[in-house]
Amino acid sequence: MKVLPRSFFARDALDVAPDLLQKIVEAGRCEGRIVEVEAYRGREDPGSHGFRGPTPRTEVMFGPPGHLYVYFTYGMHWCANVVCGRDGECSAVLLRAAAPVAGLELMRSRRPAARRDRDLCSGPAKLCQALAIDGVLDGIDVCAADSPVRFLDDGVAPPDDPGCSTRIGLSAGADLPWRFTVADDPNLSRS
DNA sequence: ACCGGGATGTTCT
DNA sequence: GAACATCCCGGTG
Repeated sequence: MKVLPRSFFARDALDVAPDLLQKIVEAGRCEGRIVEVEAYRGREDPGSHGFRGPTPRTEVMFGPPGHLYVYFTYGMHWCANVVCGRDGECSAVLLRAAAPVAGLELMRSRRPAARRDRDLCSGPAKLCQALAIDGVLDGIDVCAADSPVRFLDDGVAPPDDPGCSTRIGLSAGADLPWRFTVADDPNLSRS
């Protein structure tokens, strides 16, 4: 189990996203295996929060890679991205779903609405709720050894042929096929 | 199974 | 004032 280095994230989000599949995300004393992500590329991507340039909310996305961009949406949900690319660019990968791996009792207590374990992390806001990720963690460096959110490689390779489809929940940029999945995994946000 | 609507508040126009 | 990278619940079939 080694922490993914900054060089892993210092690439185009479209390259990082599929490589992140099957990696472990660790936070809130729980672990999940990433099975669904989406790539966002700021200035050329109408679906990105950074499309119209930096704002107080999105400034982290324009900073150096390996930091967490956490945003609040629909009045009640948190969603988490990892910033990719180079400092000054705007690219990130949204964590959309994971397979629960460790700390399942804690996840269940944080997600009382989940009827089955496959519902614990099967969506970007569910994942954050299960792993206790919220705005307090916005901007943290996930490459630091003592980071409260870490990405780990335990030797499981990403899929040779990941699922690829359009991103979910967007109006602008909805046509771009920048969603990547572990095909047919039961923990996906949808098929 | 599928679908429709409500919750709830920050952000940007 | 509208939009929002969502989720949950209660309806119907």
